[in-house]
Amino acid sequence: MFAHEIRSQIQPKAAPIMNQATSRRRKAPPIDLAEARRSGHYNIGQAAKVSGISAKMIRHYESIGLLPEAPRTFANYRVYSQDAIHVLQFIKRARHLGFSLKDIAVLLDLWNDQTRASGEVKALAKAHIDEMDQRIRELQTMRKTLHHLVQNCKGDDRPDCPILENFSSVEST
Amino acid sequence: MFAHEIRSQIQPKAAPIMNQATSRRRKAPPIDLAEARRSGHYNIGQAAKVSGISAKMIRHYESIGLLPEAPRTFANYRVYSQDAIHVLQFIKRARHLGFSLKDIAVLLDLWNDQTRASGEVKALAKAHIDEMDQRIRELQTMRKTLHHLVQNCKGDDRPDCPILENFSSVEST
DNA sequence: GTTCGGCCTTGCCACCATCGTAAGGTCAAG
DNA sequence: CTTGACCTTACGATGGTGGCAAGGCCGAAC
Repeated sequence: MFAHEIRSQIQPKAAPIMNQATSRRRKAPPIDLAEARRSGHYNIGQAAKVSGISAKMIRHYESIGLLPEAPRTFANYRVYSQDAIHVLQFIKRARHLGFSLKDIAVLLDLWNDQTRASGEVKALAKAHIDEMDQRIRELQTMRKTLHHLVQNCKGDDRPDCPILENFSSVEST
Repeated sequence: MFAHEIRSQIQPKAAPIMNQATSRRRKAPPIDLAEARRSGHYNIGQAAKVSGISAKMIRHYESIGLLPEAPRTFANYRVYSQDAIHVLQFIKRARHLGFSLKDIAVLLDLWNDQTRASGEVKALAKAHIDEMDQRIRELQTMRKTLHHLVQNCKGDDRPDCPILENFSSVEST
């Protein structure tokens, strides 16, 4: 019933592009909704609220194999255990730091791997920082250039505009 | 039977979302390729080379109405005049500064409008700078947080990892 | 027991900008 | 006439999210 208990058995079932991280698990039999609630489980809407990930995206993450397939009630509703919520929150926080879903798939694998080397995680994080640095630099370069142009533009009612001039010929850079 | 034969009559054919900026222009009759070359015109591959925009994207820009429909040879090849090349270069430079295609559509309109007020251009550019600043700030915030976590992670062979711990619970932030 | 509002399900489309690929037509040189 | 480079259109994928539609399920009020 709990995600990671079941998660352990099977094979790749038609491997999604993602390394399907945590997602190997046998299809659990349907569950009674009321009972599930009693035992502290959530349906997708509640899971969305407490995790901060929209129901839409939770389904999407499942469909791409980032999340294991959630167990279902008899009425086919998805059911989320506390552990599953925990995973959602993990994803939320990693996304908040800008990690891609692909990176997060790896991070989830590492998270679940008790024998992981923290060096692996650190390397991934560092690489991500480098990417962000790169992006920041690009943006700053653009910003700087554009700011320069803006400062030379009077911004009045007349048509003369160094910004457009710059776009239309290299010379006035 | 040929798409472009049919294409020729119609009107603004289901106005693209873009304000189709510079793209109001009547469909010119087909042209002879050799002659076009003699008069300093380019086909799409050459236009791509001199503008730095791939042929693929030139076609795409045309399809979304950012560019006017290029005149064609009898064999249906697109033909680009020096002016058209100029426009492509304009787009290239604006993209280089991070303007969206939507913004560029507006900029092209302004560029072509001899009565424009430079204030309009300036405002657009400023707004873009603000967006970039916003994005830079976001990235820097993420970067900072992650960098902090990375520094606290030993990165050795052991599993203990403040980064993953942070993702799995709020407390260790 | 029916009805109603709210939630769930799936599935498809849109966004943005770009790249890839496939199947076919055209050009110019050998 | 063939070859190879170029052109044409058309479709799909990428990443991450939002929107909408049509239909099923739940629980509570009536």
